[in-house]
Amino acid sequence: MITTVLLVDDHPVVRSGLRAVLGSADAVQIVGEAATGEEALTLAAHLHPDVVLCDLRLGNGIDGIQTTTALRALDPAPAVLILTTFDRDAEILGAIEAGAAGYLLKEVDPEVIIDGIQRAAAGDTVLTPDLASRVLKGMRSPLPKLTDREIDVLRLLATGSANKEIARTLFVTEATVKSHLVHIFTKLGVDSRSRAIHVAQETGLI
Amino acid sequence: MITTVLLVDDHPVVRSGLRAVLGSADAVQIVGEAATGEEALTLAAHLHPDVVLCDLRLGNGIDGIQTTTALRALDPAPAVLILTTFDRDAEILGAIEAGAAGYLLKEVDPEVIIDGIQRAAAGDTVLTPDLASRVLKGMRSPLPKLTDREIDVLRLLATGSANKEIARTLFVTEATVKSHLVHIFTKLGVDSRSRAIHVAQETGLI
DNA sequence: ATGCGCCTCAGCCATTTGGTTGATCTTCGT
DNA sequence: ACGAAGATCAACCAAATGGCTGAGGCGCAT
Repeated sequence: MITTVLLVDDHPVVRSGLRAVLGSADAVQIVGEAATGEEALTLAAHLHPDVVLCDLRLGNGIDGIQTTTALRALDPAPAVLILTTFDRDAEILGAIEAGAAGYLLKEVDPEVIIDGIQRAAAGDTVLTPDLASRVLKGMRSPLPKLTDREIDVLRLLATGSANKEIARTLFVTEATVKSHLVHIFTKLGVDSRSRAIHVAQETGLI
Repeated sequence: MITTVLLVDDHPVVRSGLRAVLGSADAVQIVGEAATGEEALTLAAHLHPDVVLCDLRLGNGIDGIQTTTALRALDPAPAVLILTTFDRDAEILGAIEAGAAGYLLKEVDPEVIIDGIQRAAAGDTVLTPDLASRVLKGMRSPLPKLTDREIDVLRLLATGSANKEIARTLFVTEATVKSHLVHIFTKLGVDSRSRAIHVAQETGLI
C-alpha cells in the first residue's frame, strides 16, 4: 500500500527538498504541490491524497491552521501533518485542535518525516517527543480565551500603545481600555502591560 | 568557470531542496554541507568554496551573522549569501555589515538563488528589490548602538520585568535601572517601556 | 423574560513609571 | 595623565498605570 501525499509550502526550495526526500521512499508518492492554502484545498478536493504535508506559515492568504480545518471538512478527509520551523505552543495546540494528525519540526531527519507520513496515514497521532510533552502541558493549563475586544486591545498593547492611544484607536474612553486591560491581566495571570505582552507572545496569542 | 558552494542550514529538508535546485544548474557545484556555524567554518577552511549559502537561524550554536563574520575572516574569504525565511531589518543590516554579499528570502524561485550565487561569486551585492529599499532606509536611520548593560536591561524589559525586578536581577539599585532606561528610551526614540520592547523586537535588537 | 456575558464608562487611590539634574567611580584609549 | 564614555546611585516631580467598586446597555440563548 503506497501513501499519496500533497505538499503544501510557500517556499519552492522546501518543496524541492521534500520532493527529494520523499522521492527516495517507495512507500509514499507525491501527487501534488501547493504554495498556498487555497491551492491546497482545490488540489486536495480533486486528488484525494492520503496525507497533506503542510507548513504553518503560508505567506499570503489563509494560514496552515485554517487550511487544516478546511481540509478536515473534505470527504474523504486527508490526514494533515504539519511540518514547520516554529514551535509556538499556541500554534501546536491550534493545529491539533483543528484536526491535524501531527506536528513535526523541519529540523528533523528525512526518515522521521517519511515515518510520520505513514503513521499519519494509518490514523496515528505523530509528535516529536519534545513537542508531545508540551502539548500535554498545554492541556493541563489551557490559556483562558480572550474576547475579540480584548484581543484588539492586546494587539495595540503589543505595539507599545499607551492607554490613551488605544482608546483613540478603538473609539472608546480610557476607562474602557483600562477595564479591558484588567480583564486581560487577570486572564493571563500578570500584573503589568509589559508582562502581558510577553506571555501573549510566548503563547502565540498574538 | 563553475562556482563551488558550501550549504549551511540546520534543516535537512532545506539542504535536500537546495541540493536538488542547485544540482540542476551546471554552473554551480555543491562541495559541502554543514548544519551548524561551527561545522561551516571548519568545512569552509578546508574546501575553500567560492560561495557559502547560509541560513540565519542555525538552531544551536553560533548564528548566521557570527558565522558570516568568521567566514569573511578566512583567507581566501568566501562570498557569503544569506538565504533565510525572515526579513527582520536588523538582521539584514547585521548580515550586510558582517560582510555578507547578499540576502535572499527562501520564498524566491530557484533561478533567483542560482543567479544570486553566481552574482555573489562575481563580487556583486545581491538583494531582492523589496529588501534593497529596506536596506537603504536602514542606512538613513541607523539605530543607535546600545551598550552591553543597556542590552541587559532591555532583555529583561522584554520579559515584562518591572524596574524593581530588573534591579534585583542585575544586582543594582532601581535608580540605576531607571538611568539605563532613560538612555535606552532616548536612543530608541520612545517614551514608554512597551514601545521600547516593540521597536527592539521590530528592529531585531533583541 | 430572565439571565449571562460582553462592552462600555466613572471615580478613587496607591504604585510605577518617565524625565530631570547632578554626582562618583572605573575603564579605556590617546 | 587626560578626557571620554560607561556604570552606578540619589532626590524630586509629573504623568501613566494598575486595582478596586460600581453601573448601564446590548445581544443572545434557554
